[in-house]
Amino acid sequence: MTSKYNPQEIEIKWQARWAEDHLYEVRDDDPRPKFYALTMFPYTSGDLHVGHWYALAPIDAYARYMRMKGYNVLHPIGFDAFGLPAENVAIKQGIHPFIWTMNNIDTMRRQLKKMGNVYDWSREIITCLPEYYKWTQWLFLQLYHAGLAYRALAPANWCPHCQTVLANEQVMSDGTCERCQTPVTRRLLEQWFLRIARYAEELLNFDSLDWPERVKIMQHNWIGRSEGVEIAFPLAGGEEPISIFTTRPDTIYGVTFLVLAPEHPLVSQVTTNSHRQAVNAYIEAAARQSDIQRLSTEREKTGVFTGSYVINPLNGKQVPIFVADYVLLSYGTGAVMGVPAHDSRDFDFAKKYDIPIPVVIAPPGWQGEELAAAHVESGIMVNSGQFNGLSSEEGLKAITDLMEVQGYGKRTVTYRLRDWLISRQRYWGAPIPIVYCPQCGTVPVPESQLPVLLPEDAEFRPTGESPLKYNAAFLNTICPRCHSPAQRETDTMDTFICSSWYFLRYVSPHYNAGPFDPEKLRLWLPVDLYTGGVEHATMHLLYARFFTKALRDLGLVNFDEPFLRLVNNGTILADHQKMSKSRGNVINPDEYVSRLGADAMRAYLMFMAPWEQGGDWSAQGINGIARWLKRVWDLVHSERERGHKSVPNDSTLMELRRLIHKTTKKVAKDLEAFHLNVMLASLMEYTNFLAKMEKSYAIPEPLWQEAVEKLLLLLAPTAPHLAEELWQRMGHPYSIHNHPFPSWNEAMVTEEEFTLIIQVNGKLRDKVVVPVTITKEEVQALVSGRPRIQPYLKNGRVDRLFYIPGRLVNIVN
RNA sequence: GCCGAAGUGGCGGAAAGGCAGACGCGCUACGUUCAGGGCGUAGUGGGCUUACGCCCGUGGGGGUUCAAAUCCCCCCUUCGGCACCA
Repeated sequence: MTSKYNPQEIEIKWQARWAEDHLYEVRDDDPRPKFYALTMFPYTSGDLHVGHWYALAPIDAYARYMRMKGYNVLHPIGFDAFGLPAENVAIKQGIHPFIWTMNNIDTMRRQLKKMGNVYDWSREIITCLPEYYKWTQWLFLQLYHAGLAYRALAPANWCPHCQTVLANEQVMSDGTCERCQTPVTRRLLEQWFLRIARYAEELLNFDSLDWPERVKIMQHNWIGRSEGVEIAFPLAGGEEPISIFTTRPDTIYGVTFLVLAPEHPLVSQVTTNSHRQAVNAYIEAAARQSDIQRLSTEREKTGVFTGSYVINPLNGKQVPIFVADYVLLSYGTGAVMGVPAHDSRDFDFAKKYDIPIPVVIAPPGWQGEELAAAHVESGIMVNSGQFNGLSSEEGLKAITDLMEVQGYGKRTVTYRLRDWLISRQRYWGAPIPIVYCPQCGTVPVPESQLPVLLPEDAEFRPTGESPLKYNAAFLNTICPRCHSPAQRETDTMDTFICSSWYFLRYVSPHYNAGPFDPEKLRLWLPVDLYTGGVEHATMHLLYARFFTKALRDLGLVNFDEPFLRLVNNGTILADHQKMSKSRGNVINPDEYVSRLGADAMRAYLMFMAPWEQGGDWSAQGINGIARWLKRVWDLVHSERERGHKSVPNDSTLMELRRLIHKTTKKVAKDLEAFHLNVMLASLMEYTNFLAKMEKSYAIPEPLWQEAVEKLLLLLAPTAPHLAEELWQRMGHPYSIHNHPFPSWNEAMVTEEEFTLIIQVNGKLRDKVVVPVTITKEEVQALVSGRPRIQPYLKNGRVDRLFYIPGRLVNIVN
């Protein structure tokens, strides 16, 4: 038996053994309570880098911990395998996306296995395989039949580089593509949408979720709920009124103009002939603007008069109608009332076009002077007829009530969230199972004909055009309804659809009567713990919540939320920068694994920083962990000679016993809270203490055995290979990973004695070890007698004394 | 502009309102028949002091408290989200 720690040797050995024994195979008929721990599955980029390890190792430790705690744990892994990079490789290098993806999966699977995670590989899923995407298509059809999927002509975000449209969530706030940072342009196209906006209100409810506050806030902001009033302004001399949306009906007496978005359908109707040329020119100019230009808040407001007027329904005044591109068609009604005195955008606009700026909400101390800037806060209403003197809050309610009674106003709620655009003009995705028939129109592919397979012989053109469009065998088909010649939809689905339900597939990965076995779904779902990067806050996480709710309404699932607890891991950096191939600063984990071991890698990634924060990779830092693991190894192999060691007294032994329990509790609590760096620090302290004890004392064998056993059990989730090896070497039966996690005795966690901190006026002056049972009176007597303290006491007296039991005493005089 | 998070040694970072700097990296000294990215012991916030010790110190400034890294107010910086959303 060698006594030198050789991580590579033992890691390979145990990985093989665990696989052979199916140690981590998950059984559905296990009677223990279930726990579903999930991490966001990786995209098949081809290389498992240190960022993957960072995301995957800690939740594996958590899953292992829950196994040891007696749960039947499902902690599966799979691959998010559709997506544009595969297609770009096809265009540039002529490698078929399927080949490239599957090769990458082989590599990644091999690399993943080196981590020693508890994955049950029989449950692996790959989203680009027909056995998976058949059900992606099937789910699309269910949504379609339920009216939750529809096709519409709409201006869409177009990425010229990716050659496809994007969902709003996939356009960054600077107007660039989420994947390639290319500025996004707009294109009017027939597109497929999912009605996520219908779920806006329910998606705002996070009551049952243990999620980071920041993710909830991001989703909340993204959904953008806004309560207001829709008001109909009758056209002067016209028939149809113009509807606007406002959150400030209390300012309606200050309306001096009305603005339509350039794309608003009524623009042409309200434009008078004498203004038509100018309006058309303006609309064309607006259309040419890129999103980035148009979204800039810095830009000067522009607009053009249409020649028509509307009547303010409250005071009967005529106000001019403008077209201006600071109003967006996609929000509210695409039209706003202009209240320059109380809205900064309207103020800018009115200044530019010399429109009056009447004050109707008086700022504090207002004397009737002109405003230098819009007063957007609340105030007392003036120049507002019968409503004068009310506060703007009261006025808002009173005016709204009046308008509702008189029938031209209606309370409404508006959301920023738009329907999810899921069409992608790309090959490497799940084809949308729709056929267009000259006779029947849009016809869903019957379920019996699923999957609609991607053609293998696709041609990848350097122009980036979708190969499906030019693949006659794919494109041309027969209408499922009337059997006349028809054409297939050539767009594929956003890959975020694949990831909106993958967590359901793991429960029955090869089930072929549906996307999932309903019984197994009931057993395992929802996911108890989900981890991944925060970058998916308003994409994947929002989509998956929507999917869950939609499937619930279809009767397919019986829960409201997919992920009960969410923990975000931070990003691992190199020299304060994101790792990327283009920067050339990617840390390759394989090198460290072969030199220091997967266990060291796992432990270091957990130790280097708070997991939720992320931080810089340090090639130096990992050595500290490797040293520690070696010390653990040496501790187990220590000779245990009794020779020249002293016999420990009872209190020394008690100290060790207490530390065992304290450390056990701390490790359990810290791991549960993902305070992994602190958890490992306490394990190191424990190791250091044991080493010191062992060196100086002849510790009774049973106690020593217990101390070391506990160390291995506490270490097992973090360093599974080392723990298994040492467990075996100590003579314990295989496997440590089936052994219960140690419990602790609360009475042993509390000390009998503690170091009382003695402060005078809040400053540390002395310390003394006292029993925990000491009373305040005893403390007072004790401290006044301390020679270090006496000089600080006036006439040897203590005026006031604060005693915090078990901690400190503060003397104030 | 709005919303949110965060600022602690040379570095990563610890601290239920109660000893600031746990644990680790790095560094220093000493020891070690240590060839192979060693190992052990001690030290390591700043200043003053021969010493016992004392003073200062958690981005800056106020405040609450017996006691503040922690709570409150103002400001600065960094990061993230949203941004003409009516």
